[in-house]
Amino acid sequence: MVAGVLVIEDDDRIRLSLMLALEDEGYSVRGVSTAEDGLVAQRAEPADTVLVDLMLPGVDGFECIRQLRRDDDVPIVVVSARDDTHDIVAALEAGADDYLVKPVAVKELSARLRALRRRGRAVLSTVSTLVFGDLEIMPEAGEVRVAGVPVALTRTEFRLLCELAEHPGLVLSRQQLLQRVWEYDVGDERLVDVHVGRLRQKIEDDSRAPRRLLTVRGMGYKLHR
Amino acid sequence: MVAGVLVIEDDDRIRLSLMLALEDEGYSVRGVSTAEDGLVAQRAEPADTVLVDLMLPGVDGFECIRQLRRDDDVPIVVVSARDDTHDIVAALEAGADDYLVKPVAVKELSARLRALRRRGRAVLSTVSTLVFGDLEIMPEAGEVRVAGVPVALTRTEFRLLCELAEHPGLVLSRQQLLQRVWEYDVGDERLVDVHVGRLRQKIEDDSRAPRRLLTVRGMGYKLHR
DNA sequence: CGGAAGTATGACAGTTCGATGACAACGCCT
DNA sequence: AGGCGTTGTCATCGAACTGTCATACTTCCG
Repeated sequence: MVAGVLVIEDDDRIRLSLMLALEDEGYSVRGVSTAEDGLVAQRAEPADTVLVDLMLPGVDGFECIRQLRRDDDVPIVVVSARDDTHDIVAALEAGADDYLVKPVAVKELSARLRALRRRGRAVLSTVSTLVFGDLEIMPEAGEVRVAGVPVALTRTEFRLLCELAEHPGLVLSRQQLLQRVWEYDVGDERLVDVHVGRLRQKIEDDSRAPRRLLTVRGMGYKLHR
Repeated sequence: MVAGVLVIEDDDRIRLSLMLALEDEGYSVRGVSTAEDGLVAQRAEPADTVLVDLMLPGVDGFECIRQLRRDDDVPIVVVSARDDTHDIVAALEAGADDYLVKPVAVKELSARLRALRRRGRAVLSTVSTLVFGDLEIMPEAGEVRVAGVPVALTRTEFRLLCELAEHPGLVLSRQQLLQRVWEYDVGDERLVDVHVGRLRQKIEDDSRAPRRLLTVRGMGYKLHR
């Protein structure tokens, strides 16, 4: 299948020239002029990549990005006239993967699209939230929720949980955890047990019968998907 | 789980200011001034993300990117003074994930790093599976399933099964198994029998009529494909 | 058929391993 | 200084695992 790109841009001239240029590069392209149409189009027939302008009539680009992101893990590239750090940061935080300032060099745009595509479409966990059943981990926000309810973790507990969450389903040995969470080269492995115990009391319904943070005897611990 | 960044930049002033800025943003940072050092550092202790300048003494940035990419799937961000489409395209084609033109806004850099990490995360969770009919073995996950149902194995049983599974259909002698699973040079070969028996009770439907873990009289055991 | 060699298995005691509560040390804030 | 939350160490308990052995079973072959 040919790579499909959706262009969301209200200026007809720019939209058409972008579309033509991308077609020349071998992409299959669709274009719409409003965020609303873009969302509908993407939902109806998902493109591999979405190009979106920030200044759109009605629903603006930022909101458009958030909505796209909610549905899908599709790579989103912002193409905007505004060369302002605030806008760039805001767009990336909203969920965009790249940001280009107009006028764009088509060759560069194409190369960036390829780079994004190479990174691959993620399968799960679209947002920067790691989800394990009703356990949500927001590494950037430093927040953890169980069944929607925020849970207060200490720094060590949080880092331990993140480390486990970054390798869902994988067993991590006590040594590995010591190295990554504590940056110890050596150390008493029992230390890990203690913190796992404390973490369990906070994130498990019944710490006697853990359902998420599992012990693999003789090997280590893992976080169940 | 502190995000680790490796900065490869020959200009001391720029490198240090980048490092300081990133540290302020909460990253754990290392810096080197040549591509060679960068490659060594990354191989020794992989960072989560690599920042690299294009104009480096000796091995240049493009080559550095290619070499990093050969080893690893780490996100690579180019930070360069050159604002030239050819360079941008070449860097991305070489394997970079993003390209920023100096001087960079730290907030933007930080946001782009987060965007990259967010996208990269899904790649981490690959768990390999060895499949023998309805027997699934996930070595890194420390998990074994029979007909989709997880089965609890002890460490010895698990290692024994993995050893057999790594040589599908091959007969392994008791001596070989003792050496590889128990790291005994000598030992009572009957020990293997006992553990094979225990393993069978867990993974065979009828341990009297094994269908997967077969005895080869006079030779040893093998796992049937 | 009968014996020998090879294999399976149940029971048992010693050992290892993990969970946990208690506690002291530390840093942080007021 | 005093209070508070956090952290690392330790001792202990109980459960799980391991290796050994004795015994029972199978297979092979004369």
